[in-house]
Amino acid sequence: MGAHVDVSGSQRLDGAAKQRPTMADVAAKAGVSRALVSIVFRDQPGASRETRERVLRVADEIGYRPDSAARLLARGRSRTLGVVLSVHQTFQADLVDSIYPEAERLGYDVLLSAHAPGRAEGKVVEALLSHRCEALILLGPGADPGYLDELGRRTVAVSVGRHLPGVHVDSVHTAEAKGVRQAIDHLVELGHRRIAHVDGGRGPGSAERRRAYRAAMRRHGLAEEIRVIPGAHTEEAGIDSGRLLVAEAERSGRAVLPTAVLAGNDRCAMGLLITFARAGVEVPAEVSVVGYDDSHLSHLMPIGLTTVRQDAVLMAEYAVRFAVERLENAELVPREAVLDPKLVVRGSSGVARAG
Amino acid sequence: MGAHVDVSGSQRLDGAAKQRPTMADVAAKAGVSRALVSIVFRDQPGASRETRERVLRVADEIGYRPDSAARLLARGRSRTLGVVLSVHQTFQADLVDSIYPEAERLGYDVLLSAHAPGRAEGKVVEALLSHRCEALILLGPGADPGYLDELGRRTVAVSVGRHLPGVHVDSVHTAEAKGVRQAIDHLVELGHRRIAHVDGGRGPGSAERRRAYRAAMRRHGLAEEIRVIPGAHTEEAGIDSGRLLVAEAERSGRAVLPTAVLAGNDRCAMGLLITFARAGVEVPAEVSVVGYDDSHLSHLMPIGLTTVRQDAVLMAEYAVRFAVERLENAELVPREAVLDPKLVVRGSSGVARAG
DNA sequence: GCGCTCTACTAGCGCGCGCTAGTGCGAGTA
DNA sequence: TACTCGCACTAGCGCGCGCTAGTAGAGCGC
Repeated sequence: MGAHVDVSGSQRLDGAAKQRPTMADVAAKAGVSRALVSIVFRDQPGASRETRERVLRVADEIGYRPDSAARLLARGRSRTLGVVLSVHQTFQADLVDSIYPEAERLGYDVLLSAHAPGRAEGKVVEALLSHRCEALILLGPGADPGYLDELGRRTVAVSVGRHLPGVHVDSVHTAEAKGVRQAIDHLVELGHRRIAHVDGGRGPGSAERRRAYRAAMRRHGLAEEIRVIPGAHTEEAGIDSGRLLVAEAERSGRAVLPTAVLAGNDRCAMGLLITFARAGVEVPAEVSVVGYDDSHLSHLMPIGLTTVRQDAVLMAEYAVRFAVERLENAELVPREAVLDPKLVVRGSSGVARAG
Repeated sequence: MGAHVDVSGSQRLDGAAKQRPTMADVAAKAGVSRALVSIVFRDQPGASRETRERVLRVADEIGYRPDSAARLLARGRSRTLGVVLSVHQTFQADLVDSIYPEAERLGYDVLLSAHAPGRAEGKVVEALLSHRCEALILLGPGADPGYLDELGRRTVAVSVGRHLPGVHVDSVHTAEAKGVRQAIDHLVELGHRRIAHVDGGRGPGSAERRRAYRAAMRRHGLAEEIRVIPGAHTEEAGIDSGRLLVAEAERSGRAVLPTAVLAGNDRCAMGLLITFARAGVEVPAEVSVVGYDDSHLSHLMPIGLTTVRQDAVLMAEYAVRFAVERLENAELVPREAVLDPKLVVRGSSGVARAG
């Protein structure tokens, strides 16, 4: 894959370094003191109407914009929230969409930082903290509780989607047990008994969902049918699990296939659907598939994904509010918001096949 | 959707505000001057081995971490790159993954900011600039060229995935025409003639791809068959276009269906696959579908998506390097890197159906 | 005239750090 | 002894801004 690099268009730059204008520049040009410019930009009383306008006009002319580094250094507060996410998690993207407006409403700025392969959560957190984020919103944090506890004591931190009992962070998550129970109830009503669960490994909420799955199965007298397939919150994991199941069916006959699979999240469910489609296993005629999250993808999937809905908007609002309230009242203690999930039935679940 | 908010766990905080420790604190505790602590943390010569270790140990003990706000204020440079992205574009997520390591290699920090509904690109850019990002990497910028030109003159900006002739920004994109031509050649070889194109609307690269599609069709003597369906770079757009085509086929018979569709990008192709699957239109037996990007999803799709691969790693590397080189040599003029795309044939394209 | 208040504005310190220009001090020459 | 030289370390200014404590001047009552 070659590349041709082309020096096209534009002329060379004016040799001078592009010096960013400062308040002093504005003040000089407007013929006032720097302090007055500061007053104008902070929208505080103490400047006449005309001076205010003149200052703003001059600032605009010379392209001045406030330097938030200096600003926050001076006032000691950055009013900035740091969000740690994985760019590939679609549900987290949904969360981010809703974090911005709520933060803005409360007068806070938002910076994102992603963990990627080779970029562990700890590094991401350090990056945000060193940029003076006052609080961290961790979307599906994967780090170990000990670290998170320490982090939560050092700064204000909110965990979204992962319940961390005894850890000194705010937490916003859904009542996983309820969601899973709804899903299993739904499947049982449709006549399913052999219901497998592809779990989310160490992903956020996975432990709770796994536990809830086992409990729900037992509650229906299906303890014998419990089967947890180790997975992850990725399409790949769904594909792998799907292949595993298909391979078993090919060896020992389709009767061994579970009649339903509860995936760890929507991405994993997607992977299952993909594999089943490839293998000619019909969903939901032969196997029902249920996801978790209701990320914006789930209603797009070929047959519509039956899934447990987590309300991204509400979760984002709680997360931001928890962070801001803790910042503005240091007396507060970490809190926990547990939201009710809701099963959304679409096309990927149907009555159990015979056998 | 109710929520129960719970004040659980932990004790109330130590009333005192969590004062962030500073260099002075470290210096005092280590019994040296602040300047020496600075030297140690900048890893500069001028401190003995043992002092260095002692300072670092003390810093760790009291939980000191450098304040990048103050740091960049003092040194005048932030060594921070700002990345503007849309969290929902999977290909951009791929790019982000590769931007981090390259930036780190060159000693730069990265901050992300996303445009979301109600958060226009201009605001996102201002946010990053006010956080003292020295350069901006715009992933698939949608703003108008005039604005981008002005932006590019005010600061260092790199556009990724969108070609902006005459605009004062660096640019990294693929040779769209080549990619589209490969795709069309491939389809024509398979016997397709009625090849439609669902375009990407105002999305990055769309105009070029649209133009290239028309040119390639004409080159094959298929001018009569040219059909551009207005779309966007989203699953929704693919779904809508798919519905449109299916509806036509239902009205006027399947013969009117194009035998192949070139989508604006992978997400759009995904939408098409979804709709075709729902409508019982078999891919590739009845319709071939070709995507664009080769985002990490495309090899996951039910049948594997034939798509035009853009090398995310290489694009990210060019973007970062362009930005950094312009920063470190103000004499440089914006450049352009045009990468070769490559058709990846998977299961979604096959020989044209008869008729 | 005096004191008072109110508005419009300014002087200048400090935020946490980078960095230049030093200072002191022991080892190595002449 | 005097004199570099180099190492380990320090003093102190300045980055761009917020913010407190002012000042100057106009208006007003007595």
